[in-house]
Amino acid sequence: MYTPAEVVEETGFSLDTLRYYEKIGLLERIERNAAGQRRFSEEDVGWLGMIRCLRDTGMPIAMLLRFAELVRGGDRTIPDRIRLLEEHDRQVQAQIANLTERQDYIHRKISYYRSVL
Amino acid sequence: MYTPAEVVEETGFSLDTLRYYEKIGLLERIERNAAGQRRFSEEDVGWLGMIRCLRDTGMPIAMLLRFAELVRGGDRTIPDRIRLLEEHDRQVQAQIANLTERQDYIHRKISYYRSVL
DNA sequence: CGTTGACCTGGAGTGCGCTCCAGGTGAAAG
DNA sequence: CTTTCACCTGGAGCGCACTCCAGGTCAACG
Repeated sequence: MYTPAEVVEETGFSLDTLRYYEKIGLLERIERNAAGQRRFSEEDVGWLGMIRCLRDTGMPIAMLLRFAELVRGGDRTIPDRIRLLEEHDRQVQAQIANLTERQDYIHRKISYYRSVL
Repeated sequence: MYTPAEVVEETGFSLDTLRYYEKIGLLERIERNAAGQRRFSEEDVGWLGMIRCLRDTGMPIAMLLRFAELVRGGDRTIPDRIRLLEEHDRQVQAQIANLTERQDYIHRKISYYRSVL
């Protein structure tokens, strides 16, 4: 069991963000101690790692919510999860391709600037 | 000289975005015809291409404004422009590296899901 | 036991980057 | 000439993803 502060440390999400994610249903109702304070399970932290990965690759919250529902839906949703991740993977691939192309333009611009110095 | 509609077509920015960019000073006061309608020069369109590139690689508007000021500052600002673009290039590189790493995680997740089917 | 500090809730506020709207003027096609 | 359409302005509104705040409750350390 992890305290909120530990999870903040571990995942890099702010405490407010963790609460927000719980509020919108991205995290399932987190366990509480007697005083009502959150205690995150190993599994919660793992799921937050997945969220971190998908958010950092630009997946919108709305799609994460769909993914979360699939995960809650049990093993029979695994084909759908694969489809969702593959779709996202294509997005990521496109982002990388786009960045690489644009970077080329930037490099050419820098070269040009160097050439006129 | 390009009409607003032509520039929209050419650059992919919406008309509202073009007006917004002019308002905040990212585009210098665009020329007008007798009726007060914008007529964009070749140079404006070229500059919009640069903006497209930098925006699409995640440069915030605030940094674009700094870059725009340098461009207006004339040739003596070229070393500063190079520095700014190099800094941005590092950001882009970091984004690509990050995406590539995260993509790996996604691939492993997909493989895992496939393995339990 | 007291004090400090982590944590709680509901709800308002923020920053970014547009996007939309109302109400109007001039351009351009038939 | 008329009608339609592109364009104009200033300003309000929006969507996303948080982030902050007030006002409070418990925990944990010395």
